[in-house]
Amino acid sequence: MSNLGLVAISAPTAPCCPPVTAGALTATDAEVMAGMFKALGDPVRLRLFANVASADDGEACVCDIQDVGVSQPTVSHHLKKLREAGLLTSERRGSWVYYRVAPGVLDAMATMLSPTR
Amino acid sequence: MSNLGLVAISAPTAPCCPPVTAGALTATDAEVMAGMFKALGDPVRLRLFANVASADDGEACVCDIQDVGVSQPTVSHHLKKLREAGLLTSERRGSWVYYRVAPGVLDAMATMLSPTR
DNA sequence: ACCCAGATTCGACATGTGTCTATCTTGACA
DNA sequence: TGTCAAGATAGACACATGTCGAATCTGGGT
Repeated sequence: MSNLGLVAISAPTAPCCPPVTAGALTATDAEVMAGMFKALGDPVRLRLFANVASADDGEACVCDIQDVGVSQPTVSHHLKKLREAGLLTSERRGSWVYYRVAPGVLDAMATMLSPTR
Repeated sequence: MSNLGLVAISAPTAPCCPPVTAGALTATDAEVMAGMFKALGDPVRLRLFANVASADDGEACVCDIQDVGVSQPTVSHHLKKLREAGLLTSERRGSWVYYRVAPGVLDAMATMLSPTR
């Protein structure tokens, strides 16, 4: 009801996601945003995500992060969920697959939770 | 493995939650943190939460925020989930029940998503 | 005392989700 | 070409979750 004009310019990576403090959410915005929170709403996925997010070079091989207490297929399943939610990206190099946090994601989610400023 | 001593002093509101960029999470930390994300991981709940978080006086009556596309008992159910997750508090005044964002919650969650800096 | 409106709880039900074992795919290397 | 290891996929299954209608609870008026 208020913002017109300079909207599309600012957010290059994440196409969404106003702060929750900014006002009511549209159904579609809520869907997208909730999808991201939901992806981090499982302990195993959150640990995997943290393992990637805190990796030395910003990326981590699956083999280095899969020690989270579940079987290898389950790890793969959760990593897929995180990919589908747009939180992680993956790249195969040789025998290994490397995951990294999708660009802009941490900022986007932090923005959703930022006070109205 | 590293922090000893001055733990209990610092965090008065949220008893948890290091940044995901800070390193691997313990199973219990992951459980607590994921619980909060999970609570926001449903579109209806996220809309309710946003309605409360953006309310004028920091609080909102259920009757003012329940226009999120589901039945009234379902609204109540989701508000309960948000309460149980520690994200909202509620107080009855007369006929109405008012909800507000639990103190420190937005900061705590934003911290979890903050870059290591 | 009665009733009414706001809000929660209850019971039921369909759908979604996390987990596993087994199998398949992909690339490296002998 | 054959084999091995890293990961992904498939199928199955128990359990959690979102939703509703009906019943219940809680205060305020009349």
